[in-house]
Amino acid sequence: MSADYALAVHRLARHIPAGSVLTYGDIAELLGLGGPRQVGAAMARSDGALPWWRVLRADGTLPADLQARATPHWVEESIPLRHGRVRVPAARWQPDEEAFAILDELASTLASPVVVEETAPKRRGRML
DNA sequence: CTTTTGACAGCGT
DNA sequence: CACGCTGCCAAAA
Repeated sequence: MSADYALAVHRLARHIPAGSVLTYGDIAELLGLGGPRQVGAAMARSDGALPWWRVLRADGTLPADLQARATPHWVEESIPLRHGRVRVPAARWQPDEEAFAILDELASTLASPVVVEETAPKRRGRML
């Protein structure tokens, strides 16, 4: 994963409004590049200066240690929970047109640099 | 170059 | 609802 990919993930994460969340897969799809694991790798390298607790697994959980630190934030932001984990369907951020434009712009900064052959966007049987 | 690894996802049991 | 397996993809070993 390139450094700019990680940067894009981090920047995108900062656009998630308080009270909402996105899954790793969502972010990968919004960026139009990489997959859930790539996003996870990028998050692992984040400096903590971003709302990392709003980026979670598709099932609304996070690795144990992180989840413990995230819960207070979830409560603070009134993110819908159930059985201690986030109810993703209810909490998932739905970007409005304005936000969408920004994210799209953000994504374009990635897939552009000297694209030699980025013809076949990797599909991985998941849609939003 | 091959193998292992990891802030993942989906499906079956 | 909780595990366990399998598929995935790129980076690191």
